[in-house]
Amino acid sequence: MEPTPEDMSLTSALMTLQRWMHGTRSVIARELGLTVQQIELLCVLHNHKPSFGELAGLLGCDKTNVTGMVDRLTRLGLVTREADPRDRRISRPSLTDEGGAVGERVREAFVRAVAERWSGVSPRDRARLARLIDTDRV
Amino acid sequence: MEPTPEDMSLTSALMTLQRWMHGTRSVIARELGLTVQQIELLCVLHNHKPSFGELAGLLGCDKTNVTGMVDRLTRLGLVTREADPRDRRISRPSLTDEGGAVGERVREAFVRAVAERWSGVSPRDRARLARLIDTDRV
DNA sequence: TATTGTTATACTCTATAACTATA
DNA sequence: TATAGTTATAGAGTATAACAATA
Repeated sequence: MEPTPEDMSLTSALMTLQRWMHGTRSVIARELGLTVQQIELLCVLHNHKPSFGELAGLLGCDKTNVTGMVDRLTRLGLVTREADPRDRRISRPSLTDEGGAVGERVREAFVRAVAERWSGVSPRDRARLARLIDTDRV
Repeated sequence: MEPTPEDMSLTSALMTLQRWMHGTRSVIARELGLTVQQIELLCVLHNHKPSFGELAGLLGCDKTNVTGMVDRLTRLGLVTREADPRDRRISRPSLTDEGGAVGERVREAFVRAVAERWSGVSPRDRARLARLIDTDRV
C-alpha cells in the first residue's frame, strides 16, 4: 500500500512533535532531578498498580530493567513495593505520597507546556486535535 | 493560567501518542539491529549536514554524547565525518550510501505504521491533523 | 511445568568537567 | 579569549541469559 501525501505530511508533523515532546520532557525531568524514564514511570503509576511485568509493557522496556528503576525510585522515597495478597510471586510498585506529589508536578508542567505550544489554536480545534490523535480510544 | 478541559484531553492524547511512538520506533530500530537514538540520528542527517553541536541540539542531548554515537555509527559504515573547509574546528557528520539507505527504510517503516494507525481517519482529516500538530511551522 | 521477579553481564545513552586545536 | 570537538568519568537505561521462589 503506497503512502499518500497526507500520510507523508502527518509523519513529518509527528517527527517534529516527537522532538518537541522529548525536549519538553527532558526539561521537566531535569528540573526535578530525575530522568525522562523516571518521570514516565511516576506518571504510569498514577491511579494504577501494575505488576512488574505489566509495568514493563506500559513503559515499553524489558521487565528486567524495571527492577533497577523501581529500586532507584524507592531509594529516592518516591515508590514502594506492595505485595499481591493473591499471588506471592507478584509485587506491585506503587507511589508514595511524595511520589504522587512529584507525579502531579510532572503532569502540571506538561499540561502547561502543551497549553503554551497550542495557545494559538482555538479550544474547539484543540479538542478536535485530541480526538484525531486518539483514534484507538474511540 | 488555569488549564482548560481541552488542554487536559489534548495532554492525555499526547501521552498516549508518546507511548505509541516509543513502541513503534523501538520495533523499527530493533528490526535493523540499531537503537532508537541511532535511527533518530540517521533521520536527522537526511538532506542535512549539521556540525556536532547543531546535531546535539537536534537530538536533544549534550554534544559530548554525539562523538560516541557518531563513532559507533561510523564503525557500522553508516556515517562519515566531513571536514568543514571554512573552519577547521568544525566537522560535519553525514550519511554514507548505506546510512542513507537505512534511513530510508526507517522513514518508510514509520510512514507505514502511521498510515496504519490512522487508517480509519479520512485523508482530509489526516491532513487537518498534521496541520493542527505543526502549529509552529505555519 | 510455567510464570514472576531478580541477578549477572555487556553495551548504549546521558551529563559534567577538563582538555586540544583551532579561531 | 572564545569556540568546536574530544576524552574521562560516573550513573542510568537497555536486552539476553540464567536463576530462585511460587504457582
